[in-house]
Amino acid sequence: MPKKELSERKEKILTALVDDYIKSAVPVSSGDIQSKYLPEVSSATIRSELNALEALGYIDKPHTSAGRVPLAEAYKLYCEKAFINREFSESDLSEMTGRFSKQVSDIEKLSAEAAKIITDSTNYTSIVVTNNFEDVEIEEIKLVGLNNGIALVLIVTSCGIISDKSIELPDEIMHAGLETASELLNGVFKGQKVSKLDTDAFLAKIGENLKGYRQVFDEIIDILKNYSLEKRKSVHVEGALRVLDYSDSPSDVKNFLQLVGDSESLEKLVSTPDDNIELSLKIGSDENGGIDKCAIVTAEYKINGQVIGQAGVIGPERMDYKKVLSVLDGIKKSLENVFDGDKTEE
Amino acid sequence: MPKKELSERKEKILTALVDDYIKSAVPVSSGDIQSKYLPEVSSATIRSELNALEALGYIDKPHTSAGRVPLAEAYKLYCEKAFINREFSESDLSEMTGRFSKQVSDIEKLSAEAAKIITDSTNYTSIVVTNNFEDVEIEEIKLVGLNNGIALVLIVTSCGIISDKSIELPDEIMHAGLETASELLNGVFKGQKVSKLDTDAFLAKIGENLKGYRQVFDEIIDILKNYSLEKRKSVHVEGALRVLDYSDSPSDVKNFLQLVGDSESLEKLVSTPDDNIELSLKIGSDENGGIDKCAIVTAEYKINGQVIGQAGVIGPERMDYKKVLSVLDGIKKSLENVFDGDKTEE
DNA sequence: GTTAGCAGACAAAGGGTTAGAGTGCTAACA
DNA sequence: TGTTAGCACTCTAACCCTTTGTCTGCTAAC
Repeated sequence: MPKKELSERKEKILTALVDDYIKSAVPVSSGDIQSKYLPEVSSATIRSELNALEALGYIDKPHTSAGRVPLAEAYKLYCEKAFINREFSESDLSEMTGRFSKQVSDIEKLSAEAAKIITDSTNYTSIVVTNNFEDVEIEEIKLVGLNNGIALVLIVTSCGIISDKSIELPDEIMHAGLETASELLNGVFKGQKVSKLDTDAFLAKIGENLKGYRQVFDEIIDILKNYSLEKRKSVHVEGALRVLDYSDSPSDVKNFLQLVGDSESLEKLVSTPDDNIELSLKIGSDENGGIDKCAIVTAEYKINGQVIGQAGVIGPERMDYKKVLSVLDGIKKSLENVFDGDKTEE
Repeated sequence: MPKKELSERKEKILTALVDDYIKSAVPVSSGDIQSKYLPEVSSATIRSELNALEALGYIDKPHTSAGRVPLAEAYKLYCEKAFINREFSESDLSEMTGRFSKQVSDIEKLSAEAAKIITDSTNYTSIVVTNNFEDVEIEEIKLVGLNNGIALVLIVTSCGIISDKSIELPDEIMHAGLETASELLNGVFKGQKVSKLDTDAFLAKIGENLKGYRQVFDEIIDILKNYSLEKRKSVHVEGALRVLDYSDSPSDVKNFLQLVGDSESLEKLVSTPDDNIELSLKIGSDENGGIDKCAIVTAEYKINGQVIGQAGVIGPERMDYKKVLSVLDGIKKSLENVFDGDKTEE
């Protein structure tokens, strides 16, 4: 919408307007701006500037004789400026890092804790999406016989143990013994990446003489595929009920809570940034989801250049962006600290 | 509050009043009752009866010139009568039973499904608490060696497999071999009830010569104790957001959702019936929890005389009790069908 | 380009009236 | 003694009207 750079005064007026609106939730008048932020010019001048800003699509007024309210475009500009001029207190940072370092081990716990910290600090609902590393490697496969020809399948991976699936054993394997079968399975699967299972190559490895194992292989491949599917993304939401602090409309609350309860939509929402910058801001709803009258601020987290996840805040359009930006930035720094700390320990 | 039996007419008037209020949500006047339910007497007569009912604590009026609204006592009486006169359609019952029988195996899934059915049928939030059987029996214990002297502990019980705990192996067991250790463990634990682990007796069984196993025994007993602890109760909630269909106050919604998100309070709420009857009704909040302006209807489910759980509905005070009672009753019958079916199969 | 001044628009709040729905009371009646 | 009709009284909700204050846009002057 905005075609060219705004004049310095327009920008100043716009920032003042957004600041004031975030604080007061009331349409901001030219007089307000003049008295609080720009006493050196008259309100009439500010009025004409506001007129221009309205024509540019930054602001709007609810009715003829009301003050102005910011539109999405205004919030975006406001955020960009706030992000550039962001400040961060060292003490906040060290407190965050402290909360993290207690549980450095587990990436799931780490993101749950990140979500808690974000919500505690901002008082908005937070969302943390983690891309779990896709190169899970199979370290060992074991079949453990239970009664009735059922065997528990144990798969030890670089990311943990899969131990909740069992299969029925075909006669052929029952006779040959589970030890043998386990060894054979290990021969095929050991060292493989879960994300790159080459079924055909496996079948070739089994060879003609072991066709009876086909069924077991298929079942194990199924287990692995499901595992990599469900492990790929995890979504943590914290403070969903914060919506009740700022929204009065039951239907809005319902929409919000439904969205926030649906990991899939959330993940889509958070991991499709509208820009390739460090920080993404989405206001209102569009084709990728979103929700009316709400804004979503998302930051992307990388370790060694690899994107490991996104963390974001979902709150009212008129949210305390400065706070939110500073917290998300702090989380980013903390995570880097934690992981650097981790590295040096090894 | 009510000291003696109500006259037949009073009871009829009270029932009419509750019926009407549930439908309309508007205070009910003497004229309404006369025209819709009791045309054979005048409104003045009804007025004097209402006066009496008010004195007895069954009803109240919001202000001098308003109709009457039911109080908790009125709802209770209404429910008792509705429960005695309940009807249930065979087709509904067979539909419910149908939904259950697909997943008869797992009690967890069963209660999750029960919660879904209740919410689907009533449009209120449902809560299902399951007392898992306490006499879980150990069928087999296996140690499966992983790398680094770690072993996965597999415990096959009558209720499923515990397979998510691992322990560090002491040298003694490493040398003796896992087969031997597993056999020994089975000798001690096989057939034992998880709820009645007699630690001393086990230690005696191990005997002096196997003192090195002590550590492993302790760890396994820990695992079993935790298991029986976390398995004892499970709480399923479905349709929490239904509260938004009938409540407009953000703070009420918040309280409701917070309660409903807290399994422990819920479980307490649902499993402390105020009466020893089949059905319990709790209106408003009291020392056992509860929530203002809400009612909780709970039914207790037994199999072979043993209480296996409670299912309930939590909704607005003026909820469709007839529907709710019939659904809870239907669930009870369905569960009996399912379990009887299960029995005859064995 | 900026400003002061002014007319016009509008929302929000307050007051007063009216209409309607209820009740309680009383007196008459069976 | 229980029931009923009639009536006075109460209270809410809706409506209209006015007032107040806040903003804007426009215009003319600087």
